[in-house]
Amino acid sequence: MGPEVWAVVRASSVKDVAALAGVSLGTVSNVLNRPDRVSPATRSRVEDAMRELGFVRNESARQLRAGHSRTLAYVLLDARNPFFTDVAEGAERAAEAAGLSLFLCHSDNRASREGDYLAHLVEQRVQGILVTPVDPHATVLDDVRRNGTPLVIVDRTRDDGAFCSVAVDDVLGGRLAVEHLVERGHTRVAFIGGPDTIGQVRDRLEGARAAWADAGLPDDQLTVVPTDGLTVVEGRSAGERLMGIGTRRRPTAAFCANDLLALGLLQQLSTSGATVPGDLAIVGYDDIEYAAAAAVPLTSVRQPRQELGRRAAELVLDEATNPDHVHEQLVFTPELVARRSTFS
Amino acid sequence: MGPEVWAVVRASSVKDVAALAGVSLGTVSNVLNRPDRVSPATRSRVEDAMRELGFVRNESARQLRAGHSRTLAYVLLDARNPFFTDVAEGAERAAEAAGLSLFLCHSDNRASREGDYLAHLVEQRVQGILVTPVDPHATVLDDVRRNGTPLVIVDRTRDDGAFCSVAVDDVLGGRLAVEHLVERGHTRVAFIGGPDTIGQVRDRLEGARAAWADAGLPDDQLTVVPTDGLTVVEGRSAGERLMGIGTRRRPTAAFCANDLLALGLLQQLSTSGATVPGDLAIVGYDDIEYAAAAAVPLTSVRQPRQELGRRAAELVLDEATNPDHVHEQLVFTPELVARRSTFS
DNA sequence: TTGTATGCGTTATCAA
DNA sequence: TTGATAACGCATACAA
Repeated sequence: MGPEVWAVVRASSVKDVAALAGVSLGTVSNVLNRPDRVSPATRSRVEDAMRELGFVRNESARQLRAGHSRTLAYVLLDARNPFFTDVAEGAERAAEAAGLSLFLCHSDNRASREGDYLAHLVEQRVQGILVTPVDPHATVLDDVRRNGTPLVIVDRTRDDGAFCSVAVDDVLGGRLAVEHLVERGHTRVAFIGGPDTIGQVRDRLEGARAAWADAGLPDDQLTVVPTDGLTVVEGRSAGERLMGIGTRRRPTAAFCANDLLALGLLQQLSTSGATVPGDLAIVGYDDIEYAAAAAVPLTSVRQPRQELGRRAAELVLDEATNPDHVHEQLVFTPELVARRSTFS
Repeated sequence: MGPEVWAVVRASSVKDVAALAGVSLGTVSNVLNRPDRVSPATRSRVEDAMRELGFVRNESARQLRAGHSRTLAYVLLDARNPFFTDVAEGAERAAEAAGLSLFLCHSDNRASREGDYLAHLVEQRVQGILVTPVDPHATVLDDVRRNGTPLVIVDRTRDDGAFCSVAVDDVLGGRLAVEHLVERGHTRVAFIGGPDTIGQVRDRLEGARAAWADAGLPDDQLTVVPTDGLTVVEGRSAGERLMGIGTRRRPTAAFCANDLLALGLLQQLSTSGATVPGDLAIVGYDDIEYAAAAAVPLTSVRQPRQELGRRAAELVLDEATNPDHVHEQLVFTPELVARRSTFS
């Protein structure tokens, strides 16, 4: 009979370890949590027993007793959008630094799934939740708060100050994009984005319009091309509609509400033989990795994505551990990164 | 004094609910778990108390008592690669169907982070773990098994049959790609991919070589262009090297080990003014959404990504619940999707 | 330095 | 139909 041929019937507990090592249960616990308080001899005896049994601490029991968990979670809208995975990466690093694990939950833009995840996380009593919600005003968020789980809203805001949040000044971002296009001499510009239930989309358009008005350009030369979402496919479809406009009235530049739209638009244009920026200049938003690496490198509005995630994690930890915590709404400043898609 | 102005001091427990409703603790538990065994009158009284206190079941305690959790986890290599998020989506749906939650853990290709997550998940006693490991032969995986947590390897395989796994026949995939290029008349082809520590890369190259040999073409006309990873950036760099070869000896087609490489290559070519497929035909691998939507739609080898995730989740659940479970190594068949990048 | 005892919140068994 | 009680595995206060 070789070693370890028996099946695992039940995971071993501190009790099993104590029995095998010939010590008490409390001593095993001390080896685990305050190894300094136990003599080297017994400690190694206990550690041998742990190894032999393949002992793994039961986190449920630990958490029940300790009263707090060692995990954070980020509930995100779209795992395929590099913007969110970059935010997640920033949060992940902050969590790692604090000795916590970060679990990602993909709501896929569906309120029901978001609600299920939130409920589960509250039941799990995680240390804190980061969430980019489908709707920042939905009451599910208040329910989480009511149950005492710290929650930070990421990349969205709420006017009532009920939560910490981290976001970027999207009105300013929209302004930067359009100011850039105006400087480049464009007098007919399209704004591509939607649906306008998304606050970001509204804000970026608002900033765009403000810059447009400031430049003294007429309202009807800023065309809005609505989309049903912020995806590559929607960008291609918007491109078709845009190129359907007669050349005389067609905008000479487009400001897209995010980079995925811009990439879709870019692809549609090169399929139909149009050139960028010759036939159409393009400004995107988010400055995702693919923006710089696109066939025509994309001018884009950069957001400090990792920073967003990092600060969100820090805020949620502060809320979890600091009794004097007060909610903060952080607003970061975006930055325009000019590339070939707006330079002929 | 308005309602709910008091701070949350401690989440309420069944005990609190019982006290407020004027019933025993066991009755509250019955309302939670076997509502039929309690009279409508007391049930609604208990439910009112729950609402008033904002009671939420403590999952740690539930799990400690019940002995099993309600969560699955998928530890993935690269959250930015749509391949993995599609696999995750398939797993998510299977989990949802089984009434479980799926947590995503991003190892970011780092063995240490993978190990941390795995250890944490085992401590949490999750129902099962799906993992696309940095190294399928690493002993961390065996440690998980030893501790009794079901584990399924995704998109990788191990020869020893110690785990369930779901994967795609990559040798066949490589063969399909090169057979296609040979049919299109190419006699100088580049294989772009690396590092060859990745089993996939080796397999796809092996299939490519087999097809090449079967076609009776000379070894030295299948050039290997090694890369340090499977990313867009690496694809661009490979493109530069490829275009540095004199036109007389330069391959007329490239088979990339994944679509991100192919997209990077495509971008590099259009930057340098080369045309696809005129100057270089391209075949990618994975058929991610962006492949079809690229500036030149990409011929690619499609893998059943969601199916992979779905079956992996089913296998891990079988291992978790079926005492007669036997390990299975599922191998799916890839399929070539021909698009413009190989048709002039 | 080590052992003993208690309780975290829940579920389930059993008795009333 | 409802109530009392034990147990899950662990960490800690306290006693030895």
